[in-house]
Amino acid sequence: MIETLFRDGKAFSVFPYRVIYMPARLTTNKYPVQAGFSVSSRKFPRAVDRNRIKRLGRECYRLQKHQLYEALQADPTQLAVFFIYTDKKIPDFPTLRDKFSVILKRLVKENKMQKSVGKA
RNA sequence: CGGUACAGCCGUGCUAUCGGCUUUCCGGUAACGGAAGGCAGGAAAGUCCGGACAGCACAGGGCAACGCACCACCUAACGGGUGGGUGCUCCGCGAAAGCGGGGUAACAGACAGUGCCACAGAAAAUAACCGCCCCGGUAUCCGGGGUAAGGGUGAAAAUGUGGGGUAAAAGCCCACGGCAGUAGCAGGUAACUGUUAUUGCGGGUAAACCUUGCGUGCUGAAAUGCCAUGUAUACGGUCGUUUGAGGGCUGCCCGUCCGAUGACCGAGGGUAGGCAGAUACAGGCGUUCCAGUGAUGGGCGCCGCAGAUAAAUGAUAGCAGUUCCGGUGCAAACCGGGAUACAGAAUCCGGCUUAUACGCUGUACCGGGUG
RNA sequence: UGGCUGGUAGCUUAACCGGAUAAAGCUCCAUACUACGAAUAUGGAAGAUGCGGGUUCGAAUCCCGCCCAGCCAU
Repeated sequence: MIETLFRDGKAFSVFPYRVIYMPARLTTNKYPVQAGFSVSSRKFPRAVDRNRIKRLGRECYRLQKHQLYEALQADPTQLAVFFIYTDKKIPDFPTLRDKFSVILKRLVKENKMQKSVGKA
């Protein structure tokens, strides 16, 4: 699943994240989206820092994912998304929360455009 | 009392809202839902040692390689720990001898052998440059010989002091010492210490090769066992079938065992999911119990305490705790602001090493105050 | 998870079974040549053994512990 996502998925960047996504058939019907998070060990050699960034990212996504769910409620296809952290500094919670708001709006928009192109 | 350094201990708590992983039980064909419980460290780190465990059909022997190195004990084991011995060093007492205490040491062998010791110096290891002494000669000098007392060089120069002795000298001889070997006696489990006799005295380096003693079979949880899915018992080449290719996860040799629908190479096809291993044991906590100087062992009581696999153990807010700075106040205290480390399990244990804010304890040094 | 290499001036390399001042090229600066540069020639300067400890008379070299960089197996 992750391999095909990285090979065939569409991508865009909103600092400090690079987002890879694609429509997919997931292993469960319970949720419309599955998401993954990663942090480079080259940029953050200590495991504590990587854990901190991943936890913050997951938390920001969790608090705002309802936007994405509502947007996807209309059509039956599911979505696989991957978030790669690209900054070299450890973020703080409020700014990262705002960034995720932007990212999720962009994701909804990109997905719609992809749909309309596919139909056309 | 304060500061600095080192060693050891400790290494935050509560509430609210929203989550995550996991164990057991209940419901459900299942997906999943509900209830109860648990959820990161002293170093989880570095991966420097030692084991457990697993595989290699776990005969065996030799060489090589690697590791360790005062002694005894602890331990599953160790290169770890405890206690002791010796050397070095520091402190205290003392006139000194010495006694007491602390720290520290890769602490077997240089009397098995080989190598190396720059520069300087006559000479760096079976030492004659100057000097001293003797003899000979063509005699202010040259040649031969003796001599390690004196000189200077160097990191290091041939056992110290005194006496005898001699041409001059020398452990050449003697006395008292120093160091080392051997043997005896006494103490000690031992290292070793004391003492007597005797032999000897030409340095350092083994974190140079090496010698001696002891130890180590190799591999490493991505090990290994099983289940599921799927393909190609096809193609080309080499070797071989009891006269043995090749292999048995050890570098070599011997030996031994396996071995024919075989082994290896090339090119290609398929799979790359799951379960076990894997969390109940060298387990944790407590103990004014017992043995021991101690490491540690035994007894007793209580507890069940992470188990993931693109990898959970969290996020936000508030309050409290500790501490620093500023202000108010006689003080207690209050108000405002800041700081709160190092760091994240990955098969599991025992050590070692390294990183660590605040606080506590101890030791050393420095400074100040009081008596 | 296991294993293996390496760390020397700003850069690229020497000196690696110990020997004193750590060498060379490129670089840099000045002068000459030129209208000005480049090139060339001459002269000159600065600068390094990753860090801490040990062995030794003496350590870049030997040993131990850290730090950093890179590689391999799967």
